[in-house]
Amino acid sequence: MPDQRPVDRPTLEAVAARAGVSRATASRVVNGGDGVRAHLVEKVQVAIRDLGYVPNPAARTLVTRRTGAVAVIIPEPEIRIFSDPFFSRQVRGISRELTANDTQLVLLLVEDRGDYDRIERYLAGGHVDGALAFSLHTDDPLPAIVRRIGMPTVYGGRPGWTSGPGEPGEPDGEVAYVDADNRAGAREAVRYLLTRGRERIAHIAGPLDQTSAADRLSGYRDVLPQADPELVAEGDFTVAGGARAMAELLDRRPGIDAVFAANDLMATGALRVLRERGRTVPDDVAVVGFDDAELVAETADPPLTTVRQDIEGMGHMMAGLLLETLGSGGRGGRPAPGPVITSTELVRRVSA
Amino acid sequence: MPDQRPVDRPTLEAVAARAGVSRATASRVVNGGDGVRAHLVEKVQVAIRDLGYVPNPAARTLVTRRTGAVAVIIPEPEIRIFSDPFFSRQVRGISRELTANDTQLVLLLVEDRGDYDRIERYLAGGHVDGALAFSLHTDDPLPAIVRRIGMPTVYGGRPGWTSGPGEPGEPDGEVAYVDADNRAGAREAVRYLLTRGRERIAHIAGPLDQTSAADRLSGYRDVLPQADPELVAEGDFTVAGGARAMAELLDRRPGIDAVFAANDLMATGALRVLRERGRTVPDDVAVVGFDDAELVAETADPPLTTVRQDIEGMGHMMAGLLLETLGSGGRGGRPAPGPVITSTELVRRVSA
DNA sequence: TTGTACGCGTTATCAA
DNA sequence: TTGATAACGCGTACAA
Repeated sequence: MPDQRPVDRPTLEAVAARAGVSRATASRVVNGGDGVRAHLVEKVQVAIRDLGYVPNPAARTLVTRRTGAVAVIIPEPEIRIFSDPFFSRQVRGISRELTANDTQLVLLLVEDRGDYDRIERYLAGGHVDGALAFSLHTDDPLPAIVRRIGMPTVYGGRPGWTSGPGEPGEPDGEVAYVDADNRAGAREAVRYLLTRGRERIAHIAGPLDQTSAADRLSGYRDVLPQADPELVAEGDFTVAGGARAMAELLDRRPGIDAVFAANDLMATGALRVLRERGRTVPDDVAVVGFDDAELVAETADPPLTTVRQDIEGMGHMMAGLLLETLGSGGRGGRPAPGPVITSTELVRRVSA
Repeated sequence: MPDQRPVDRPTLEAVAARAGVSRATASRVVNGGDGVRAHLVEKVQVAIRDLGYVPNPAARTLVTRRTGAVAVIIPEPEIRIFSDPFFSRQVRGISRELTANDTQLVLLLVEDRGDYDRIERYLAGGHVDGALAFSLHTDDPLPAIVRRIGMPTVYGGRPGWTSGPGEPGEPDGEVAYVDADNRAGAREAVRYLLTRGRERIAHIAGPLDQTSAADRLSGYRDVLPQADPELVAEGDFTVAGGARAMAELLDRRPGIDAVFAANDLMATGALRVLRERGRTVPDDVAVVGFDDAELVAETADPPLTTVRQDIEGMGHMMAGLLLETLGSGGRGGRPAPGPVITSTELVRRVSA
């Protein structure tokens, strides 16, 4: 039985033959056509169209040592708890930027720590030129991996081992990450509540082993350094966690007249508990969230006043940063650009 | 200046040399080690570990003509409107199955129709072995593309050009897709409302150019063939659309005592309008949704009775189906397995 | 400006 | 069972 291959694709060789040039010239045309006479460029291009030629990426990668692909690493547990819209939107921003630069997005979801072996093999295998990684906890094994194999990486959200901007400690000049200015955003939220005449302002924090949660708490404390510690409860970024924290706070300090929640989901949980306990919002208690999450902040009852961060924009910048690093010549290229901090914006709705 | 390459990775050649065998033998060991004497296998494996050898995927792809990667194609507009959790969860299911089979997931987000040129070039370029595609509208250009270039593809959701199961028309034996049994799920929802004594049951449909919406409407009509046409309003799968549709329905037929919405988001919108108009749920009007969407159905007020579909499972099956097709020998392999329809389940909560 | 020829790292064929 | 060796498709010194 003859080898029944599926419609053998035309090679560069075939293009060259049809155009009556050498393969080298054909290759030059495919890659921009610099230094090739115009009429030859023309000829080759015609041949390419006629044959429907598309370069073989494997062959190209083999010689250039570049894959034109980037890994996006997302820890599974997060995508569930943190709730999806956040990642979806950030990935959207990443995708746009990568597409614009003809780079592919390889999605790596990490289920549990055992998966990191697989991730390491994959990254070490040279399938991708760089990586984008998300929301690392302090003890995440990924940073060690990418450092060991020298994979250019940009983080989404400040990694736990770095010191926050404005915090004392070693500066994080060398690690590339993109994050919203969580601390300043939190300050703005709390200050806003003060200007509205609120006097007993509580905070529902996120899980404090995530820097976003820690930084928002820091912002709260920046404005209210003397605040009663009992006015802070730790949640887990979920609706249920927010409800639990709100209940705790009301039990401890019934006189609360405002709550700043570290994200919109928890704010929603707080709203429910407040309603159940007969408090009106915003009259009795004002509520401010964080994120301006799609389908959550606007449709909450009442609609949430919240701190918006430009999630898509952050994704965009992450990809941009990585491509920049890669562009300058791969692995050992220039040192990664430092962190990028994007600003936040208070969105006033009804809840505060 | 000498070529300052970044820590040249060990090649198979190096492994062979270190183990004192030929490259061919080393290769055999890397790929399972069949037909190699045990003590040589051992030697090679040691060499692999010592050197930290990882196969070069580009070189491998070049000769095997297999990439070990699969494209997941998601239309951008959908991911926004249909709301994220749906895709996130399905992608999670896909990812699990692919990972288990050592296959990579390349994410292709489609912004607008102009992007299909890029998609076609990408698929034709041989970057991936197969594709998974979502929620096609009737006029989507993707099917023509994948057919033209012979890319094995499995669809998520029944494609528009096929006839639904149970519908008359050409059977869709040849096209591979995975879908929930939308029609049967809708029937169950409506029948349930009947058993609860409801007599004027309205339906808020999704955009009818999507088969999921059309099939759910069909299910509604299966049970209520004589229903007043004014009891059906078309929404767009968003909260706002559901609210609009609910308002319309109440204007047209104030006596409605139940609503079956084609998804949970629209059901949420309906709940809001019902509350605004002084109707209690479920006493005055019972409401049933569809999807059992995370963070939506359970946290709705009141919690939604809804039709659950196993979204992750569907993703899992999509990937499984595709891998099966690929496994049997690539492009021209065996004809794609027919559609897979997963069952749904009514989840009773408070709203009906 | 164009062409020749070599190398990228693997797998697969064929002898031994 | 093992080992040479020929592809795989492309980029790029180097020579012309």
